[in-house]
Amino acid sequence: MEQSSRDKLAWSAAKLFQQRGFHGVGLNEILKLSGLPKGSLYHHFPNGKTDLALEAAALAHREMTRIIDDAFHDADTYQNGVTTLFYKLAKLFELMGKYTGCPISEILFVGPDQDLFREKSAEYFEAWTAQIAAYAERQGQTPITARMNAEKLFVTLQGGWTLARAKQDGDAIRNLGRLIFPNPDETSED
Amino acid sequence: MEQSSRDKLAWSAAKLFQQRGFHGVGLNEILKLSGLPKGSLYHHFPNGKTDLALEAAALAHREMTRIIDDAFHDADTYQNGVTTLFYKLAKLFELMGKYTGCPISEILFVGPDQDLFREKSAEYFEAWTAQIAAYAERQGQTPITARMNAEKLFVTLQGGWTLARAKQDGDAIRNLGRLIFPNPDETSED
DNA sequence: CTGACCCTAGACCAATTGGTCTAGATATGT
DNA sequence: ACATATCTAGACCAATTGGTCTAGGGTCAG
Repeated sequence: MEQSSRDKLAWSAAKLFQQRGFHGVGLNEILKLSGLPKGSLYHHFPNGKTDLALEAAALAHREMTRIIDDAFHDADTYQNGVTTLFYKLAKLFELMGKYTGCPISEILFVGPDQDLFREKSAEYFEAWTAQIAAYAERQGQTPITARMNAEKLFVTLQGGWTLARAKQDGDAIRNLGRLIFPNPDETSED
Repeated sequence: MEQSSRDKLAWSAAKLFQQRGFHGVGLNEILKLSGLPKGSLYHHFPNGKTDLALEAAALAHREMTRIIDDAFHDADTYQNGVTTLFYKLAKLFELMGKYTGCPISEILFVGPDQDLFREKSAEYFEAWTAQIAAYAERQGQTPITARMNAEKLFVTLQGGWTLARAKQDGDAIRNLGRLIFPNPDETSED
């Protein structure tokens, strides 16, 4: 399967941005990883680094959407889908070398055009949450409960990924199930 | 109250790093905000930007520790402490202009010395979790439950802050209580 | 007043940054 | 075969980066 120059650039950028953030990666490094010259970059992305970052984020968003679908499509219960999602993402985290952050925040929170970038991040996050909520509803939850569970899952995932990064341990993501579906005999007291 | 040059530098650095990450801020900008010349920076922080980042992170860590203490010290129940903590942090988030991220991850995940920096972040995160767990135990929870609840709180907070940043809305943090202590009549089903 | 020390001040530097531009290779349509 | 459009290639540029270095101001003790 042939990957176009444009894809190579976006993919390389996404990978590096996830490791060290938008400002932590220079164009030369992206170029080196992709094996393409600067001319190609500015041909495919006339607005340079900014365009590239937006495309890299869009790419990561599509990938995440796909993973969520994969996890929930065949799940027979909501809890089952969530657990599968945790395992898939833990694996992805490990595969990427354990140094990567959430692609969206790494790229979009610190970018040059704060407002445009930040709005995009909100849009992507909302899309994920809505997608998860839809699956929760399909399992018989009321819209309100579904939405709440989806938000809970999103927040947990985001925090869990950060923790995994700090600890360099994908299990931090796998174990999130324990937190989100507490074992009855170790529930929270006050 | 007089603030030393060293403090001014660390504080300025912390503020800016939290907004745009380690690589997103140049020394000149930090210098401008602090009102000090480059000579002072390299006098107080011989290793330059790296030292400065470590000090800024340590500063943020101490601040967070203090906030946690404030929230839980007078709380009569664990749930109460958690809610107070959410409100305090939501307010802090709003006060800082809604563009800031978790100080620790913004500074330490993308820094130059990946391993040293990342270990520090794990250390700080662990300290917060242990601190919260201690308060949970003080409210009568078993060590295991306390630890689990502390981890749950940490993860939720980290994810919630990210969400708040994307949405530019401190309420995302205040509402975390709804997720962590679900209302009995809207609990998760499957 | 003098010398020592701590700190401020900013000129200066090599390296890198994101970005531009032109020349040419490659492919496509006729 | 030729003309046209697409894309590659990389030299080049101004601006900025983190970092170094020297000169001097401020404040002590003697």
